[in-house]
Amino acid sequence: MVLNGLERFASLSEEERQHLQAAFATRTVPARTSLVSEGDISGTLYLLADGWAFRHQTARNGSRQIVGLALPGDFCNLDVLAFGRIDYGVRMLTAGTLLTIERDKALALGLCYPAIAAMFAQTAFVENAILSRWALCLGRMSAQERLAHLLCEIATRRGDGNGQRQARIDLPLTQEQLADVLGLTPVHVNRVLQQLRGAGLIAMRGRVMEIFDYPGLRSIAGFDPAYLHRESAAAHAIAA
Amino acid sequence: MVLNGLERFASLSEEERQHLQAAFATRTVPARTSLVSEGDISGTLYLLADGWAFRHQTARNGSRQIVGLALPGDFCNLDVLAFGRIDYGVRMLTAGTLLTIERDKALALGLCYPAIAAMFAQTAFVENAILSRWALCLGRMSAQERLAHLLCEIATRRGDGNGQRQARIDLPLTQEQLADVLGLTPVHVNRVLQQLRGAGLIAMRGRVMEIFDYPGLRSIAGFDPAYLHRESAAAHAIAA
DNA sequence: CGTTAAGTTGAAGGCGCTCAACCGACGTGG
DNA sequence: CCACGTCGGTTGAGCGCCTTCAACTTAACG
Repeated sequence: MVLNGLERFASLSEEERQHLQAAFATRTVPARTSLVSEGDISGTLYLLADGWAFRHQTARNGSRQIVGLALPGDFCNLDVLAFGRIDYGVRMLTAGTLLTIERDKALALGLCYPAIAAMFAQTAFVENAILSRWALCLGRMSAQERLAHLLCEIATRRGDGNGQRQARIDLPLTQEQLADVLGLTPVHVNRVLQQLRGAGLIAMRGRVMEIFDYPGLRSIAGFDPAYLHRESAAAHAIAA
Repeated sequence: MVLNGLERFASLSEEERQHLQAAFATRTVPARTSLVSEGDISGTLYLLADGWAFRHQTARNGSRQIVGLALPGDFCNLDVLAFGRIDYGVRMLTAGTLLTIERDKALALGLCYPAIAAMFAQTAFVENAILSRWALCLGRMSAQERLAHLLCEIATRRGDGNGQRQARIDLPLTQEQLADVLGLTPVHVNRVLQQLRGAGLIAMRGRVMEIFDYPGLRSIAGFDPAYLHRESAAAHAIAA
C-alpha cells in the first residue's frame, strides 16, 4: 500500500489508511505539468506519491513567487478542502505520480474518521509554520542566509542530513526556480551559490546537490528545524 | 453572547456557539502584553474579542518579522491546537480583551461538534492564504506596493472600504511595526507613507488612517481581496 | 549538428539600508 | 508649572546589496 511508506499517515490506524487509500486515484504526469492555475475553480486534491511540485503566485508586474514546495508525501493543494477557488497555481517540478481525491470524498472521510481530519489539519498547520518561516526569510534575511536556509529546510524535509555532516540530495530546482522561492533574481542566486561553493559548503553537479558542511550551512542560515515539527510525525512513525 | 457578533462563528449553530462560548474564559490585558514568547510551551488558545495583536519571529541578527496580524475576532495562536511548542511570539498591539481556552478543551469540542472543528480548519486555511500572499509581497513587490497592499488588506479585513471610495480606519501600528510587517526599515516606511500621502491617497492623524482613494490604493498594490476568502464567511453571516 | 534551456560573467544603476540628527507629543516628577 | 525623558516620527547624506541588461558558455537532446 502506497500510503504506508509516508510518515504523514503514520498516525492513522490500518483501517483508516486503507479507507483513505481506496479513495485515491492514481495519475502519472510528466515534468512541468500544470495541475492547477491561479484562480482556478477546482475540487480535486493532489497528493504527491512521487516527484516534486510547487505552488506559485504572480505579482502584477508578472514576476513569480513560489509560495510552497511539495515533496513526495506532501499534499499539493490542501486548501481545496476549504475553498472552491484556489489562489495559487500548482505545477510539477519533476515527473511524478499523483494520488488524487475529490474534495467531497476527502471531507466525508474526515467526518467518518476524526483521525483523518486531524491529519489534514496537522498538515495545514505545518504548512503554515513553513510559510511563516519563509516570511521571516524573505523579510529579514540576506540572500546568502535565505539560500542556505532553504537548502537546510529541503535536506531536513527529505530526511537527509539529520545528524551527519555531509549529504547528497536530489534538488530538481533550476536556479530560476530557486530565485522564485527566495525572492531573488536568477543571476544573484547563481552568484550566491558560487559563494557557498567557494566556501566549501556545497557542490552542485546538475540536479544533484552535495552538502559538504551541513553544520556550516545551518550556522549561516540560523536554521533550527523545530519549525518543521517533524518530531511528532517521527514519534508516530516509531510508535507504528 | 460575545461570539454572536463575530462572523467567524456564523457557520455554527446556536447550540454549538453556546457550548464554545461557555468554554472560554475572559481576560483583559493592556497594550504590549506578551501573550506567548518565541519557542514557548503553551496549551492556551487565545481569541481576540477586542483589540489587535501580532505574531512575530526574530532572525539571528536580532531583526524582527511580523508574520501575522490578529484583528478583533481572530485567533492569536491557532496552531497551539496542533503543536505544544509555538515557534512565534504573540504580543498585543493595543489593550484588549481575550477569550482563552485550553487546547484540550478546544480539541474535545472539535471532536463533539464537527462544525467547530471545521471552523478551526477553515480559519487555519485562511491564515495560510494570507501568509501566502504576504510571501508574494515580501518576495516580489516594491516597498510602495507592499505598504498599499497591507493597507488594503487591513481595510478589507476590518470590513471597511468594501465598495466606497473613502474610509477611515483605526490603525494601531507604529511605523516601526509596519516595517516589521513589510520587511522594511522604519525610515523607509516613513518615506513611502509620505509618497502615498503626497499622491493624495491617504492621510494619517496619529493612529487613525484615512483612505481618500481606495481604488487608487488597490491599483498600486494590485490588491484583489479574493485571497481573504471573506465571501464564505459573509454568506454564512447573511444566512444566519 | 542545430536548437533550446540552463548556467555564468561583467558593468552599471537603483531601491532600500545605515547612520545620525532633530522635532514633536506626551507623560512624569520635581 | 515647568523641566525632562521617552517614544514615535521626520529628514538628510552616503553606501551597499541586489537588480537590470546583455553577452557568452555549457549542457541536453533531437
